[in-house]
Amino acid sequence: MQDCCPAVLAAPLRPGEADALAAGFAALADPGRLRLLSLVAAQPEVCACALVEPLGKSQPTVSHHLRVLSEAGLIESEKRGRWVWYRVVPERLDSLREALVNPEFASTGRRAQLSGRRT
Amino acid sequence: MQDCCPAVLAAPLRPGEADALAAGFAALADPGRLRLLSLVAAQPEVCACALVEPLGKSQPTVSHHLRVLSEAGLIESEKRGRWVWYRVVPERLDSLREALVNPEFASTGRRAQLSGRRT
DNA sequence: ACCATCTATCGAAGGTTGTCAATACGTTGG
DNA sequence: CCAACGTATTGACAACCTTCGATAGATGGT
Repeated sequence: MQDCCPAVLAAPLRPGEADALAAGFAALADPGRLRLLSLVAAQPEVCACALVEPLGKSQPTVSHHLRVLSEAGLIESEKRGRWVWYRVVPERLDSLREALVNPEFASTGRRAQLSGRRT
Repeated sequence: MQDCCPAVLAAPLRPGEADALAAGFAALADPGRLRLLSLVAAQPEVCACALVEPLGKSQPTVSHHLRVLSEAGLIESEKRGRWVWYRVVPERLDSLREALVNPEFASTGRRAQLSGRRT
């Protein structure tokens, strides 16, 4: 089947790691959730009550998205009295960011250049 | 409505930017696609024929995922004779990675104002 | 005890996504 | 020109996601 090339090495990213990473990126794959995360990240911590109005979504929707971000490990919450405060977990953001460094190209510097997109 | 805190500033991340970023992260939100991307990133360029077997999915499925990655700007393709070669677009990976830096979070150069810590 | 407030959960509707078999399209070799 | 091959598209289906109204649970003030 491969007459074209000498066979690619076994997948550098194993299925297990791919699952974990994909779960993280999935949490970032919604515009509302990104804006929510940016609102939380803009301050040391933010009350949930201050997130509904700027997002322009219903309160249950905001609550749902906060839960998704929380289960992805991107934010954490603390209930204080009547309100719930959220803050980012920087380590989790870092781990996802580092997964996006290009392993091979960064060091080799080899770059093929082409402008065309697929059609 | 907000008795808890003096109102958070307007969303640091605008809906338009959030849409663009979310589209990028959505392309990374699937384990198979991440492994595909890692296979492509591991070499200067890779023939599509060398991607079907290591992924363990059908050929149409692999083709579909390559298209998603391509439309997200993460990879680009070039047809050479009978085969199609894929390579990563490092700039796109960089742009997504930089969106994950914590305090700024894709801001427009606004410095992080580390206000007094609340307890 | 009662009520107002803040947050989470439930249930449902509508849209999107991942996957494959079947098939179409383009290229190479004979 | 025809057959073989690599890749993309189509059509279909199940699973999942986003969103909201209604509602439940918890907390604090009166």
